[in-house]
Amino acid sequence: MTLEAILDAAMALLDAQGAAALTMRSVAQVLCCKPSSLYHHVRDREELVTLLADRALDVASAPPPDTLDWTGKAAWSARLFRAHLRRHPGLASLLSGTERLGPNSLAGQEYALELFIRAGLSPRHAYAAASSLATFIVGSVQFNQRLDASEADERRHRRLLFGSRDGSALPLLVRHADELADVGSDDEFEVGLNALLTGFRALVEETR
Amino acid sequence: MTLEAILDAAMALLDAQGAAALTMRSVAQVLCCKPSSLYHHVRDREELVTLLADRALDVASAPPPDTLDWTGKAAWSARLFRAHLRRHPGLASLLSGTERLGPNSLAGQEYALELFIRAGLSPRHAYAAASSLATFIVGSVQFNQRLDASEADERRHRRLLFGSRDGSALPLLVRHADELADVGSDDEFEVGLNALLTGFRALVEETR
DNA sequence: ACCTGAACACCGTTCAAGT
DNA sequence: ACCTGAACACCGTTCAAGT
Repeated sequence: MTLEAILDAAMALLDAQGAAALTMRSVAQVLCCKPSSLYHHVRDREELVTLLADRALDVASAPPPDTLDWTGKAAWSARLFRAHLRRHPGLASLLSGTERLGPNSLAGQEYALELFIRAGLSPRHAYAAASSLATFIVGSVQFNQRLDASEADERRHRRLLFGSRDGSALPLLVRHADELADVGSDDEFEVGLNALLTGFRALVEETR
Repeated sequence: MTLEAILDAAMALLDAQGAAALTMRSVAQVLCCKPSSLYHHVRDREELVTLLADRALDVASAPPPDTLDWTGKAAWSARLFRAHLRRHPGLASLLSGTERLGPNSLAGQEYALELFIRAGLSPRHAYAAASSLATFIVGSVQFNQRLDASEADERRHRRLLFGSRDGSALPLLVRHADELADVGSDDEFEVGLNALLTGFRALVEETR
């Protein structure tokens, strides 16, 4: 019984049953041991989650193609990260609660720092830009997890909800109900990502 | 015993003891009743949280000064929203799990839609822009909640952590450790907010 | 209609006891 | 050193019983 094995079991549980099923007792059951055994390898449930969260970020191994400029590379990596988070539902909610100072998180920060500093941002601005980009990526996945689960149902639901509101209190939501119900999390993500990168580009030019 | 009273008690608990203390049993205790009584007014704990989350968003009552242009107004409202979330720790984490389709959420969406459509965005783009802005605000508060709790300690902690890493693996983080440890959540928020709004401005010009 | 008591099936965590 | 059994103090939720 190693820490590795515990994290493997926890990750399997997270992928198969979601974040709520990730309990000390269920992890122990997967490993055919007692919950109390886990406390010899891990201080807390919180420590387990922190370790798992960082380990699950092992995705940086795919650098963007060198033909892209720096905003292209940032967009490429951001989309890759988002796809990874969506492939492991529940991971995003784990990340938002932890400290994110493990080796994989730090490697990701270093990578973003290099990209943004090379592009012309000051270290402080580069760090703030990288942080806000990460916040946006994780946040957008976490906030839309439910909506994405059953997309067709969700669209119909929102169309109905928007359309049925009081047209005098919410004129725009009601008038454009059909159109707005179709705006999915992909659209939201692309608009936000694009806006952020456009803003970073402007910040670089301002800095010069 | 009304639904109002239940939500009041829950809000008091949330402000006083944080999101983890918001249990059916503790709410009942505040109200001097038994936990089972709550289920006559609320289907679930989840329903209680959803209702509470929307009710806690009752903040839109302060419209930005009319002297500002549309990005100025958006920034003003975004900062107001963020300040509100930081005044009620635990609220951000409540928001990220719920559906956010209650009356106050919808009113906020309508307000943002009007601002962005007036500025020249299509309804779809306006909706996506508003959503990503909301995602960024809530996300940045939630992600930095721990860090902000003890700012001085946190700075020292991060400086030490950044500085003590392997300089060959993380050259930039190590080299700029002192400077980067000082970048707080305010800086991160302002950089991200500014970038988003710059991006939205560019999207408007592109649309024309 | 609303509240209660009591129970059920869960949690995380601790700690003395075993090996 | 590591695992276990048993316990403690919690959860959310249900439901027959009271009023």
